[in-house]
Amino acid sequence: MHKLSGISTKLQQDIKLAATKQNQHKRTRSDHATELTEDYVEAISEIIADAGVCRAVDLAQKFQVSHVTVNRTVGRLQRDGYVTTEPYAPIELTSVGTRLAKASQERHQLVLEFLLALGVSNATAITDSEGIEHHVSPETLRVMQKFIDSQK
Amino acid sequence: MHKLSGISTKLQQDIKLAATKQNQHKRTRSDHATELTEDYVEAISEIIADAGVCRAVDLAQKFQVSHVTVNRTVGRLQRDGYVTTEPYAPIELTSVGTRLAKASQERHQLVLEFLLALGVSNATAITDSEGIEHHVSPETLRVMQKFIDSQK
DNA sequence: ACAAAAATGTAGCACAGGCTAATATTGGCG
DNA sequence: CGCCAATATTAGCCTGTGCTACATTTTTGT
Repeated sequence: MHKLSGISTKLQQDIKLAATKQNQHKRTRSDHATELTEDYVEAISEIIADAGVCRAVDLAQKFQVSHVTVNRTVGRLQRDGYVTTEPYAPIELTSVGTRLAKASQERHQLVLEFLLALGVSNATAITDSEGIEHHVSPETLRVMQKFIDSQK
Repeated sequence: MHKLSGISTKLQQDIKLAATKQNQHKRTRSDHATELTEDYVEAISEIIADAGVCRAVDLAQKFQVSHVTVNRTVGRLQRDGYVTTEPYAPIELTSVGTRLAKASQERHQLVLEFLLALGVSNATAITDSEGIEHHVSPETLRVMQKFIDSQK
């Protein structure tokens, strides 16, 4: 290999193995849809908690996209069973959507707290946790939680 | 707010502010193209280092997509100035592509080492670093580096 | 109550990133 | 040399995620 200076031989074998199995990128790849779904249900849940109801404009503003884009995305969420909507009515979460939102929020907050505990600034921690949250496995989450606890 | 139990008032204000500025999701959103670009140049660089040349089939195998998809993606990379290709010839990186590949590899390795130093298992660290690497800001990278150093 | 403003919906466009099927090129080997 | 296997290209399809422009519906304020 190359450039893997500080890394053990065992790990290099693992990396080779992962590359051979080709199961790492597969996951990274097609999970963009899932990310968007999680972002949306998380946002919907927060907006409902804050404002009572969630309208498409709220999401459009939050994600900085047009309301048309929101509309179609929400349509997909409905198709996939995460939300319910009727024309000109607010968006509501299904029980499935609510569960997903809760899980996402908890994960998001854990990553945020972890970055803060690590010593990252507020602004950066907020930004980075947004991007990172979708890519952290349960195992890593547990390790992060342990780290947070150890810092208290 | 809600559910932000363990978090300071100041931070909650920052979160509100970030939400108001709406500058957090904007970034997360349209960076998928960048992610793919980084994954590709990184892979191309590695394959060239390992095998001497990089062919479309190698990338197809690595990313588990069809060679047709690789072809079109590489076309975009060429359009954007990261690689050069001629029909039926191997793929090569431009100087810009090489620089991006190097930077991505370094970041990737740093995140990987960080996760390992944190106590995550090899397999999980390999997988998670793939997903996380694209979402870590320079500040967080520096903090991660510091953590790695402190563990030695 | 009614006009203006806000919110939604619809039509139609673009591009990225995935695919299969069919075609073409290259390289190697008998 | 000629043919086969590997590789690359092309055509044509799909979905997701973005947009503008325009039409419609609801809400709101006087």
